[in-house]
Amino acid sequence: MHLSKRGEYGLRAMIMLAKAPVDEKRLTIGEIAREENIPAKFLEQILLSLKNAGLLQSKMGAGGGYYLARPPEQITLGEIKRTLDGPIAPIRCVSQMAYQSCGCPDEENCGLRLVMQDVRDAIADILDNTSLADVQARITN
Amino acid sequence: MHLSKRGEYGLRAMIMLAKAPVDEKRLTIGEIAREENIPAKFLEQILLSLKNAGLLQSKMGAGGGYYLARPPEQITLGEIKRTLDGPIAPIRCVSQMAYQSCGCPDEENCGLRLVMQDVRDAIADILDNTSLADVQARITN
DNA sequence: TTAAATTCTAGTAAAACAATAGGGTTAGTA
DNA sequence: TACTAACCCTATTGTTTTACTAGAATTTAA
Repeated sequence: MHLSKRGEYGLRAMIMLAKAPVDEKRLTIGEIAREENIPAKFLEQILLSLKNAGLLQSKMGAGGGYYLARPPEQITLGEIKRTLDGPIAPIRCVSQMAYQSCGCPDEENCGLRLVMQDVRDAIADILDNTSLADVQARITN
Repeated sequence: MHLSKRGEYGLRAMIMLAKAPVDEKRLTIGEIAREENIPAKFLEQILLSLKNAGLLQSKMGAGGGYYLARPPEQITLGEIKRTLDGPIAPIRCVSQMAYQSCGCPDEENCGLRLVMQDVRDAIADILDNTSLADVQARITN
């Protein structure tokens, strides 16, 4: 579960969007890039992916920008991470999204696989149960 | 916490060495490579790294081979994984082994960091508390 | 009409990954 | 003493992924 720059930047941007006051909830790429120290053209691609995944919405043209597609309580870090970095599982044979056999003779009794399944579940448990609102709550309290 | 081929092969080899009967505990690169379908020359490098990290011992020359440096109860998957794939943390700012600032203005109150810290701890908790003996126990029962 | 903004695709340099290659050293055995 | 089986060690190579960068097209507000 390495977090790439792509994933990191996307999560930071989403967290920033979640914390923006309701009346100015629409933020531009430039604003986010400046605040979070992210290369603007790179962030552009990332936000576009998040939009295509249905996590963001946007308004084009002057005065436009990005805003969350759903309230912060309903967007999890797991969704964001998967969108940007792909499956969460450490190895394909325990992936829910992108299962692929590892070629063991007997997968059911593969010790490595059983442990990696636990790891996957532990990570998914955190990421899929932490919403953008939960992230806010942890720092504002 | 992605598991690279290097990490996967190393873990499989260590698990195989842990399960070998005591009287024939010394296995050659060739034997392990054949049994686990691992390119032999790649495995060679991996076992050498594990040896240099103090997790394996070896005997050179004809009739030689590799064997665990400690009993299976005393070697954790965490040690093996770290040796072969480096730090377990998903992002450097929560790494115990290789900490590095991510450049936030206030790391203590960085929401992303707090969550990633939880993820790191969850992974490390599993890997550092699962020994090679524990892996055996899970499949032989 | 102009300027501010997103959209979309392509390209690229550097690093990481997954091997492969090959010569060197050690040790058992015929 | 050869010979052979095994580990030791370092370098190289091809592929893929990562982290950007570039630029042209489109939309919208003023």
